[in-house]
Amino acid sequence: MKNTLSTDLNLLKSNFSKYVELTDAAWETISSAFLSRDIARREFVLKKGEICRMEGFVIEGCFKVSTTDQEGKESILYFAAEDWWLMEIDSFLNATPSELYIQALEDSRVLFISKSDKEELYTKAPEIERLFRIMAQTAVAAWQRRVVRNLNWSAEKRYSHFLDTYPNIAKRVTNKDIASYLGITQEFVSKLRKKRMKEGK
Amino acid sequence: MKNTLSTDLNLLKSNFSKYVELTDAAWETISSAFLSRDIARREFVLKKGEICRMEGFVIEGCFKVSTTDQEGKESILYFAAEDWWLMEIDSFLNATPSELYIQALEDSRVLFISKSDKEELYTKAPEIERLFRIMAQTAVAAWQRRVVRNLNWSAEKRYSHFLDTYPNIAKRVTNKDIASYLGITQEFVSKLRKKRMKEGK
DNA sequence: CGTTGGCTTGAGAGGGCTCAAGGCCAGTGG
DNA sequence: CCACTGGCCTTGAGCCCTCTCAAGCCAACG
Repeated sequence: MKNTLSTDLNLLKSNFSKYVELTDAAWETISSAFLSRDIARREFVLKKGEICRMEGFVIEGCFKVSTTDQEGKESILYFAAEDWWLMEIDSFLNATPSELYIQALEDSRVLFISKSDKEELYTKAPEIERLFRIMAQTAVAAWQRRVVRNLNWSAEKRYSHFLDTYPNIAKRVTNKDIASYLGITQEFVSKLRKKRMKEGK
Repeated sequence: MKNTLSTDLNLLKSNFSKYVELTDAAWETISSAFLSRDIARREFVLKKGEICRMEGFVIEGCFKVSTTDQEGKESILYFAAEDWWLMEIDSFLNATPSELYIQALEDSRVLFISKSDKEELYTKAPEIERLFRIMAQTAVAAWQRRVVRNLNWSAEKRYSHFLDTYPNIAKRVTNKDIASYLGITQEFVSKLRKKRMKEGK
């Protein structure tokens, strides 16, 4: 919780620059629409059933984006640490009740933009529309790859892939949450972990 | 293979209208960039490793969009019948080799747009950027729901959900392809089907 | 009419689950 | 500051869902 707003915005700017190049004018317009907010560990940014009216970009900390079924079993869609986006796209886009929970796993800081401000940005600067179009298309490709992994990879392979791909996340979240992300039980994660140890980490 | 180009375009127009309202001028610009093409059963529109330079909208027929792992095991990402889009978003967006195959399961007709024409549309009409932004965001939400189903639903539940949700597709494709879509074996689909019969359809 | 591919069925195996118990640590209230 | 509580992690036993392998049947096709 030590950085200034301007350093926070730099992180956001460099995230955008992965997708499009923004003019200074466009960046001014965009950046002024974001507000910084601190979120305490365990606090919910969004709960199932609520209408999502904000999108957030994580500056510091870590979140989980999850849902639950009728029996209360949790599935984690993704973890969002620094440089990730927090959004419930469906609820935000269509103003329908959210299917998802968004909860802080650590004390965190997030740059938020409201739905109305974002709509305004779309009309003010066509680059924004382009930016979010490309971000969404990139996300679709990523979700497709996730589906393929879940379709034909074993739990062990998914677990290894997770550790290899997100070592930085794996260190910070509980095994139980990793299990919910992978679609397996906490107990089985524990056994997979033990097996990895034996095989020389 | 009996409709005229203009009826084909009407189907495309009404697909777009699910996402945004287009002015007549924008629609003129867009529609003129699409070309109709017939595809024979079993023909590949795209193969793994190729660069994807076209996006297609299915007017008639049915396709599967799939990938294979090292051992040659196939995973089907989705089926695309009438009123669906055919795209390898990652390869199209970034001009990288495709991870996916796109193959016709029936004799089909598709409206194609080339990458360069689409890029041109983005600059010509801002509504197009908006249209594809919303389409992509809607797709992200749909892929997320798919992931949740694969994370904590049993094969039986996924199979029933598929039959209930896409009865029109289920009738037209092989059990083997349904299995690849659901991430289970062909043999097990056969057993699930038998079980459903016994339980009174 | 032989071949190929899809569908079915069965036997056996295994990956991953459920349930239950115990240890450990962090947070909380007295 | 300590006892208590609840949540997380581990481990084991037993089980079930789903897979693999193998065989046989049938329709489509060259």
